[in-house]
Amino acid sequence: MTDNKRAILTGAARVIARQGVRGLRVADLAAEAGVSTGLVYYHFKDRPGILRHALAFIGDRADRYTATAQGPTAAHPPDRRTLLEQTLLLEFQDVPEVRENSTAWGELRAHSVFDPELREELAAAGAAWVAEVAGHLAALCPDAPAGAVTAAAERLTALLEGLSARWLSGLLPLEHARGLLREAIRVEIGRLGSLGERID
Amino acid sequence: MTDNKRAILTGAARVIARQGVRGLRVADLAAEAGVSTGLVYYHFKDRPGILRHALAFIGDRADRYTATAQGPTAAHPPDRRTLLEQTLLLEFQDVPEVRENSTAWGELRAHSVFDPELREELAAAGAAWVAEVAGHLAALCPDAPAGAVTAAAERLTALLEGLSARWLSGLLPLEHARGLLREAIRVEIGRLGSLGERID
DNA sequence: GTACATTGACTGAAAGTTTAGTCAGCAGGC
DNA sequence: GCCTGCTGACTAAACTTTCAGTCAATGTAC
Repeated sequence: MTDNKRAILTGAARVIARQGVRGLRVADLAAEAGVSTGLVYYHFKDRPGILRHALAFIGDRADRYTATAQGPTAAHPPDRRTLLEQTLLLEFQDVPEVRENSTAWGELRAHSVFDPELREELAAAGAAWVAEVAGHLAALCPDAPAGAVTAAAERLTALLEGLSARWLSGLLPLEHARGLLREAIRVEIGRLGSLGERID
Repeated sequence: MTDNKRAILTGAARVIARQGVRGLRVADLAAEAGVSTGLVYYHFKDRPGILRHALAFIGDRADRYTATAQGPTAAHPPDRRTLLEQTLLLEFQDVPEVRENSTAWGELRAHSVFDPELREELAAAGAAWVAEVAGHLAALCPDAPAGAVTAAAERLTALLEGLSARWLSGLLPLEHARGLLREAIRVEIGRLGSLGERID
């Protein structure tokens, strides 16, 4: 991949984060990437092609920065609870790259209501994420029934999306969003724990 | 308000639900409402004006159909818990008008990330809604601290928005979404109850 | 009760603007 | 000489916005 092609993709993420999927103008994108409009078409054929590739690119990037949670940075092995919190809270960082990625991803999610083409990619990513969270929860509450664990994971991820939308549109301060989510994790773990006890 | 003005607003809700905010073409809207494009500008000045009024209209409509929960239909007074559940679950109905309203509202919410003009109205509606839910919760758990009640209300409404987005894009079946939300209500009430006890 | 003036809702075509997509051609490595 | 990467002016279509003017209703002076 040439430097310019990569520049177009990172530019696409930036423009989508700034103006939304439908607000993405090919001329803006070219300007953002510092190339001509012609080059955009040379590499990506047409507008839907740009969007498709941008999606994959943004998804990859999100995987990469959430993966750093388990990275070799931790000197002593982090406990499961911290791992779970990080997996979820990493979405709430006021770092330009993360915020940009979150915004673009949220926009794609919202856009998928009107564009069936996007749903497949989105559904797969969403399911994988629920499974990851459910994995952490199951490890923390080994006695809780599997159904309840999955439901808790679905609630936590859906809550995260709802909070993220409010944060990104400035309706909810970042720290408040993080606090609400942390509390929700505590509440859900508490509930799973009590379910486990009852089953004993 | 003239019939045609109202027709334009209901048409706007329908077109936004079908094509999204950015997919709304003034010509489409005029056709949907059965009027000329000129009339749209006569009543609403410009495209942003259409969106602003449509948002208010859709918000009002949502208030109206969630308000029926407390209506005179109930022979014996419904308990607070049922009232709370209905307030939240009424958003999840597969009735065309409700679905259309939810879709359009969700779209405007998502769009507000990129359009500061829409945020004020949205913030007010969101705050009122959190307050309503908090009111029900406070009545159910009179001993819980006010801060915890508000936080629970914020979580429940944010969760609802997250679940709603998934439902509307076909990623989550309606009944599943309802079940998850009902459970979340139970969990949050349980937590508020235990907080009340500790304070005694 | 009828001629005249005024107003608000409304139309449709035309003007103006924005946007996706094309194309002829340049530069440089092989 | 030819392939790949690249340019930017250009076109056609899509879209928003304006505007001159129609029409029905309402008032009002005689």
